[in-house]
Amino acid sequence: MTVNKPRGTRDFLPADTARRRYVESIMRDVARNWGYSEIITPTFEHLDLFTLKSGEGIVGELYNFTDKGGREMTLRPELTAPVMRLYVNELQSFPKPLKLFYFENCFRYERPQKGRFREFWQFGVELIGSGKPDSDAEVIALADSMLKAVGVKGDLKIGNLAVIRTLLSGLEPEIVSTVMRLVDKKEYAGLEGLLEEIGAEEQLKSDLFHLIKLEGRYILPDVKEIVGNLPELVSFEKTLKLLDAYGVDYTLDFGIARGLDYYTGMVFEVYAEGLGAQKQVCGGGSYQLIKLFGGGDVPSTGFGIGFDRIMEICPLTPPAPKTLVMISKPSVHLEAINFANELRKYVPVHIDLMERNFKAQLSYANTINADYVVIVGEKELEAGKLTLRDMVSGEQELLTLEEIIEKIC
RNA sequence: GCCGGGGUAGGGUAGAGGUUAUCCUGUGGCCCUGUGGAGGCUACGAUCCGAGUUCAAUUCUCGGUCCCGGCCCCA
Repeated sequence: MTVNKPRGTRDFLPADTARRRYVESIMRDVARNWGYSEIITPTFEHLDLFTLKSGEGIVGELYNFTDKGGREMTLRPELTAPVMRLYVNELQSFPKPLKLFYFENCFRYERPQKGRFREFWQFGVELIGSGKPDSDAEVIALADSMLKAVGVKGDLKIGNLAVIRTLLSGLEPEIVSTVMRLVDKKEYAGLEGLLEEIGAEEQLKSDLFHLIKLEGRYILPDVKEIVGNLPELVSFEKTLKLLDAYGVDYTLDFGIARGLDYYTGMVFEVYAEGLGAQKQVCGGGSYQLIKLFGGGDVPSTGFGIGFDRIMEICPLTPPAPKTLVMISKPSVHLEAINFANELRKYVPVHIDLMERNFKAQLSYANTINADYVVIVGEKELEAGKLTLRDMVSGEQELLTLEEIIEKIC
């Protein structure tokens, strides 16, 4: 009997893995160069951590389980809550702002489709301790810079929830979240119907539709006309000026709702083409979550990047290291191992493990597309040298080990 | 949870209610014990699972499962 991998999981073959590791390393480098430090949190957490943040409703989407001590646990479905928990547990008295990033796998019990798996990888950044325009701008600029670094082009949309929240402040909380959902999905017909149903004022209706249909880079004056010059808009405007300084290209969209209630002000999303229905590659904003987990009233800003979606559209290929195959006669196999050890300080070296004859070893080097073959034989050993064969040109020459290292490195 | 399309060797495929299920590729070995890519020989290797219809099912029907895409959801 054969056992298959669980639904929604993937095996990554050597070429896939090399590519993922390569792109991953670029993203890590960008984050580090912006002064962010990587952290690792547990693969599973107490179930409460996530129900606290997202409500009991998410349990249906979790890989949760009861452990042998009767504790309710779950594989992590995301990393913002774990990072907040870590902050509250360990980092509250560290100097602010705290700039953290993570790159881990997450698990959700959902129906797989294009760009959506049950085990998936998330890259993310959390900037904790500052609610200033500069930190909002930096986080957006970092996301933008990171996507550019891996060759992903997308539409960056920035909004601010204060605007629509102000507009809807007279409505019941449940109505507000339904309205926000419809706005986020741009279901204008459904929105119209709902507003009709609840008997919303004409002014509200026209303001709301006016607001969510505004599009583009310079719509702030129109927004101010609708909701007035809110204090949030003053600092939002600063954020946008900073983004111009960073050279970030964006459009404003005050219809972004980002699903959850804990986002307080600035929110942003990045969409890329070529991904089917799941085309959001990045989402983030500023939020107040720490209090929820027992910490103080600390403002934070962060974003998450769906790494698997990035890999779908990322055009980069990792540089291939030169590979070398050591070929020997049985009589000098032990010497060959010695030379291989030396060469392995510089390049990847393969050596025969199947007791193949000379010709088959060479043929193997050819099938794995080796760049070079180093031949160890009696003739070579007598001369105190080795034969280096260039598998592309077919040329070969008798060289010392040092000369070979010189030549191929 | 719902909807649509699929499932034949490791990868790609052909076929067909019937006895030994194609072909390409791959991998191992040999031709060939110091020189690869070609060629020849050889070995390995598949009808997703279960039930039903039938003398006979890989083929038809139903159910399951898995894959792909979409809905819901998207922290």
